[in-house]
Amino acid sequence: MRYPPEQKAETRRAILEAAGRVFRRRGYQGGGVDAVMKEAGLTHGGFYAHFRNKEALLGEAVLDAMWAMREEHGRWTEGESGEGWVRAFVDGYVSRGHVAAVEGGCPVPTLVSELGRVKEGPRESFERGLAVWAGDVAEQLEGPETEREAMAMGVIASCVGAIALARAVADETVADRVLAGARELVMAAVKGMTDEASVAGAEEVGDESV
Amino acid sequence: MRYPPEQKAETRRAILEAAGRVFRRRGYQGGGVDAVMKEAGLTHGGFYAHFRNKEALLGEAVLDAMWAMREEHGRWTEGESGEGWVRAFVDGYVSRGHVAAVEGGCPVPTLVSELGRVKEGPRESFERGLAVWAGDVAEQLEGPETEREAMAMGVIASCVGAIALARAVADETVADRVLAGARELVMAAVKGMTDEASVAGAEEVGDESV
DNA sequence: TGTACATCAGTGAACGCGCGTTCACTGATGTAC
DNA sequence: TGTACATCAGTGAACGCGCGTTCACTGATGTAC
Repeated sequence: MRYPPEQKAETRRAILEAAGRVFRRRGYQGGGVDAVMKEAGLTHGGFYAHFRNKEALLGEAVLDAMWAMREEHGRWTEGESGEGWVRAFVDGYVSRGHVAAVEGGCPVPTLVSELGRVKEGPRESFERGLAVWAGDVAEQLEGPETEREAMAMGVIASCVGAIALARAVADETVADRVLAGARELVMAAVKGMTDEASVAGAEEVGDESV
Repeated sequence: MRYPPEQKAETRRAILEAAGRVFRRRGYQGGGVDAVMKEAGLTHGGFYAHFRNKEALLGEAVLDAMWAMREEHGRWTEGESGEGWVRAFVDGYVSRGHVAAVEGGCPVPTLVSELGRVKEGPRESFERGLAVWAGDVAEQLEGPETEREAMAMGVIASCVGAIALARAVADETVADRVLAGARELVMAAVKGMTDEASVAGAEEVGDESV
C-alpha cells in the first residue's frame, strides 16, 4: 500500500512524538520499540525504516521534546525580562503542574539518569538542547558571559533536580517542599545577577575567565 | 550445606551492597537480579530467601547507599559549620570526582528518574533518607525552621540535578560548567542564610509558617 | 559419646514473557510504454 | 487513454536473548535421643 509522497516524513514525525511521550512516561529502557510504534498507531516492524535503532531514536526524541518545551518556556516568560523572566520561568517549571504532567513536561527530569548511561550519540543531542536552554537563561542574567552561563547551568540543574526529586518522593507535601525550596534557592541566588532595566543590552559586559 | 548462624544476615548485607553498586552502575531496570546476585558472589535463585522481590530490594538498597553517603558527607564537612559546612559539602558533592564515581557515589542522581516511576514502597524509603539528609543541611542554615528546611531541599535538588546533568552531557567541559554553576548558585543563595558563629545554637530561632 | 534425623541457606534448571531486531511479504500508488 | 510493472511504507511472524520468579533439590550443620 503506497502512500502520498509526504507520508514518510509525517510518519517519522509521529514516531518521534510518540517516543517522546512513551519515553517520558516509562523511561528509555521501559519504553519499548513496540510501545512507541503502537503509540504512533503503527506496527513495530516498520520502525527500522525510519531509525537506525532504538538508541538513535532516543537522541532525536529528547531533542524534539526539548524544543517543544522551549516554546512552553516562551509562553511562561512572555513580556518578561531579567529577574521577572527568571521568576516566571521558575514558577512555570518548578511547579506542581509540571510534576504531574510527566508525559507533556520536560524530558530531562525523567531521562537524565538514563542519559548518563547511554552512548555518546544521544548525550550529544541532549547537550545541544541543554546549551540552547542555558543560553536562553543566561541572556536574562547580568555580569560577565562565563559567569552568566555558569549561573544559567546552575539554575537548570536546580530546576531539573527539583522536578525529579519531587516525583521520586512518596508524600505530596514533601514534594511541595522540594519545589518551594528550589524556587526560593534559585531566586535568592539570581537576585543581584539580574537587572530589570538593562537586560536586552547586557552584551556590553565583558568576558572574564573563571 | 548449612552455614554458621550469622551467615544469613551477612549474605543479606552482601546482596544489599551488591545491589547498591549494580543499581548505581546500570540503573534499577538495567540491574537484573542475576547481576546483583553474581556481584554478591551467589546464584540468582537464592535471592528470594532474602527479599520479597526486586522492588523490595530497591528501597533497601537506596536507603543503605544513602546512609553510606551520609558518612561521606560527615567526612567532607568535619569541623565545619554554617557557610563553611555548606561550602565543604557542596565542594565534595558537586565535584568531578563524584561525577566519575558512579558506583561509590550518591545513589540519588543515578536513580531519581526511575524512583519516580516505581511503586510507593521504595519511594517511601527514599523519602526517609532524603528527610534525614535535608535535616543535616537545614541544621547549618539560619532562619525560621520551615525556611531552613525548604532551602535545604533546594540545595539538595541543585546538587542532585548537577551530578545527573553532568553525567548526561557528552562533553567534559560542559559537565564542568554545570558543576561550577551549581556550586556558585547554591553558595550565592545560602550566603545570608548561614552565620559562622551561632550555628550550633540555631535552635533558638522560632518557627514561621510559609 | 555416638548416631540418626531435621533444618534451611544456597543451587541451578525451568517457567512465561517481553525485548530489539530481521525479513519475506503486501498492496496502493506512480510511471513507462 | 489503457495496461503492465516497479516502488517502497508498512505488516506481522520469527529470531535469540535476558528478564523476574518458582521450585525441587543439595548437603553441611545443629539437635534429639
